[in-house]
Amino acid sequence: MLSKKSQYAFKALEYLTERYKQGPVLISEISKKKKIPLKFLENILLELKKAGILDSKKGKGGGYFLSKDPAKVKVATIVRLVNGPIAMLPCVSLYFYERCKHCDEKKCGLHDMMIEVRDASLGILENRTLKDLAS
Amino acid sequence: MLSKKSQYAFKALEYLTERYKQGPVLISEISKKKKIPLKFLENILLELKKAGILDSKKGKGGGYFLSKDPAKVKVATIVRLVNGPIAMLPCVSLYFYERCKHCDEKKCGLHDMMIEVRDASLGILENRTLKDLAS
DNA sequence: TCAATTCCCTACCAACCTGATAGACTTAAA
DNA sequence: TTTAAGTCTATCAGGTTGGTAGGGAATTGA
Repeated sequence: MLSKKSQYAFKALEYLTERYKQGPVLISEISKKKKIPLKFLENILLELKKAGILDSKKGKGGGYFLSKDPAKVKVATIVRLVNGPIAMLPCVSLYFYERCKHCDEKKCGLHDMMIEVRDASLGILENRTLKDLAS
Repeated sequence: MLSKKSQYAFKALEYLTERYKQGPVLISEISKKKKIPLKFLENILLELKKAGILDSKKGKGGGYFLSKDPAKVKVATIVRLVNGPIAMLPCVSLYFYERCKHCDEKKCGLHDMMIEVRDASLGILENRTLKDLAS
């Protein structure tokens, strides 16, 4: 399941997508409109900024805004960033791969199945963007 | 990601599938062969028993065994039982559904996408059984 | 009937994660 | 130089995860 943090992140990104190229948006505005605890949202937005998804401006008239075209930001990227691995096992994860300790990947039945599940999910998440989310 | 508990559960079930209809298998044997902490495994097997997946016999010559044909036990069932929801959001879960607090399911972009992801995953997990896992 | 064997049950624990808050600091505009 | 913002560090309660301890209950067989 996506963490609450991830759900908040998506809500905030949806809001910012709707306001793409309309100047900085206040954290407090997003917080109110999307009903996300202010200080928690701060952390999330900051993380998204550090990852290059968002950019910000300080001081009066400041706020957050998308740093690139929402049609170019994949949902899969956000999930990985905020929520972690998409795969159900470390040994089938593309971005968070870890070798199985006590099981040979070549003859592990779970392994192959979970690769299928991963690819099925990625087939969707890699082909949807923030723009799809907001429309 | 599947919890370690879930991974242990699948390993144990794989072992029991290989020994289907060959009499009870000791917890300690599964523990050794599959390298699963004994007491932790006890809990897991007990839970699987209570859910009707396994059955057991006490005393000498006792142990655990599958209570039905491994070809009839879906992987999806085990995942839900031991790991929880398969869907990425409560509001798109079939077995663990919860209404979204601050978002209208009808116009929530995430919602529709996550239904697709869920169905893609279920397309696999609902159509594989313990038997597929072991072979 | 008694002892050995095996699962069953309750309780507990440390470590970590999650969701959230507090407060001070920095930058920039007016 | 005041005010409006984002930035940073720290902290916290509560829950989950992975795992352990120890005795109880049922079954077998001698």
